Amino acid sequence: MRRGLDRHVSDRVISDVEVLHPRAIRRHLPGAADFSTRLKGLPMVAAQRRGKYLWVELGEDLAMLAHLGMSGQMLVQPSGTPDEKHLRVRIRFADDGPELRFVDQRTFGGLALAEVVEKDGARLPEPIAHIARDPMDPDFDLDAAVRALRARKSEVKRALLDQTLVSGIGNIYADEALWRTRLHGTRPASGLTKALATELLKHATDVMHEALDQGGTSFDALYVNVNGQSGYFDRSLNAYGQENEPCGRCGTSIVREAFMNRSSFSCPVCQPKPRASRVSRGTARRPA
DNA sequence: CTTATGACCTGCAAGC
DNA sequence: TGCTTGCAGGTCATAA
Repeated sequence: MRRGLDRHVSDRVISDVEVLHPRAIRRHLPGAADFSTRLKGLPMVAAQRRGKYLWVELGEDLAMLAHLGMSGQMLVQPSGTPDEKHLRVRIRFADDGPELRFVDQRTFGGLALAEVVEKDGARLPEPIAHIARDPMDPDFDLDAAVRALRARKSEVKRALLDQTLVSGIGNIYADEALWRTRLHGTRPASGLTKALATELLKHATDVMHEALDQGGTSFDALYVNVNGQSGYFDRSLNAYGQENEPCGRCGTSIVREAFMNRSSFSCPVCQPKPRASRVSRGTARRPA
């Protein structure tokens, strides 16, 4: 999506901004009128990304920050195209070319104007200065990420999903990386060896690269690029969403477990639960 | 400081 | 058919 934005909106001057749903700019505290007024007349310079956040540089240390949440889309549409049902923000350009539309069914995503600040040698919108580099970042420090992960006193899947340790990993890629590493998500992060934690992050990186090569992971029409096309990575999933499907390694049925009000998918044989196995080995007794 | 929990939304599929 | 329930890819404020 960043690439698509860069290609379609860079060097174009904003002429008009329409906020059709206030919740879409809730993170922009000065409100919709301020958001629209300040954007007007500014050039979109380049599209940037860190983790799941996307932003467009507007020059002068200002950026339009975006997060797609769970259902957000950025679409480039010829003006006159009928409004999408969940169109939240429309940005028109002075060249009268295609407009940029933020469409978001569930409104978990949103846009905001933000100051660009310097943080650890990177230029970032201030509201996301706490977000860690993602594995695609040229300056990503694998050893530092491994240290951060292993310093966590929580289950490893929680740690993987913590965007302040490593960014870009969500529920799908976490489950896939854990499957590849043969780890159950409830293993304590601090209990992983350095080698295992490194392997886990390498698998996460591989998964993301493979997904990107295929245009992203899409289950339905909600997940599309700026041209409205969806990716095909969902056809390559080994764990996520594969409940009752055979594990690609051992054939055992993949199981689904509740996790933080959502789901985790894993192979019960390849990815044994830590406590259960320890308890049964150490303390299980059979009557004589 | 770290870690865990619920809230924020809409739409869809499954079950009754 | 129509209602209810559960679930969905994420983040953040708040509480412990």
